[in-house]
Amino acid sequence: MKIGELAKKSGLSAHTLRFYEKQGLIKVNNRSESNYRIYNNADLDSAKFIKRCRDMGFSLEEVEVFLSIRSDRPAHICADAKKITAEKINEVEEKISELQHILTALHKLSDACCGGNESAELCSIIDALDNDNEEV
Amino acid sequence: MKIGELAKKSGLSAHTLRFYEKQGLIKVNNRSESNYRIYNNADLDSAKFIKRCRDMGFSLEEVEVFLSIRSDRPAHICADAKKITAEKINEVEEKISELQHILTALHKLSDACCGGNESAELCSIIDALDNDNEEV
DNA sequence: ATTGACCTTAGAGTCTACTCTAAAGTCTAT
DNA sequence: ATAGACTTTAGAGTAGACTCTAAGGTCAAT
Repeated sequence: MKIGELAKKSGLSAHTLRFYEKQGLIKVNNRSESNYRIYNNADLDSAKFIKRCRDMGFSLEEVEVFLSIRSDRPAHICADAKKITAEKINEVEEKISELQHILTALHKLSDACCGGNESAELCSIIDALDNDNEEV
Repeated sequence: MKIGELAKKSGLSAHTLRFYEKQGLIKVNNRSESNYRIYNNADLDSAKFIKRCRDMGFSLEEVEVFLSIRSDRPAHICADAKKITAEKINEVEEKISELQHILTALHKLSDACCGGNESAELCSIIDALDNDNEEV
């Protein structure tokens, strides 16, 4: 299949597929006579694999490691894959916790404000943002 | 005070303060004879205000709106400030929910894997990432 | 007078992951 | 033959928010 079909089937754009190739994540083994990239089902599986990794929040760098494990499993151990996953879990948990702090602070801001058509002269959102005591 | 002191007191770097100035968020009214920026306590309050907005997750564009409300409160209504806050709350809630989906998927990945020194030949993390049935 | 810490500017570089452009070549259907 | 859809490349542009650089000027203390 050509790049357009791979794009459609993998959920990545043709641009992105070429970009991943330039980054070394994807190798293209076949070219047509007219120099078009020709992919097979294994390539589609790889593209989907990358997409799934990205959807799970892994960076391209992390995807690269997964790909290298995937391409030569006996040369790697489970701990390799689990380590990246555990680190990502920590990362995501931290991010969530940070966002929850922010959310709490935002709710405090919002709840204090009438939100009406009154002049903002006494607006407690601006007051709170201006006030040292209302830290995040 | 000069920019270094403002930086220290506001928690922003001198670079960042100059950057905010270039972006139009901060105005400098005073210069020393040697062309150094000279700030007063009101400037410090403004810098802290901006920092607090940033810490709450507001973009520079949103901070600009808050600053304009703050600089002329009678010209604005509470609804102006509350609207931005409500939108940010939605944004943060959505982001949290997205991250929680990812987290669940990551835990599923991780839990299935032994994580030991066994060869990755049967590694269920790689398997799962390779498998259509394990969508995020 | 010299050191070292601070300040100035315009402008370039960083990060991540794309996303797009231009100019050209190819393929398929009518 | 011609349109229209697809592909090729190198390279530039995008987002947001900084962050840094170079080359120079200023200031306080020794």
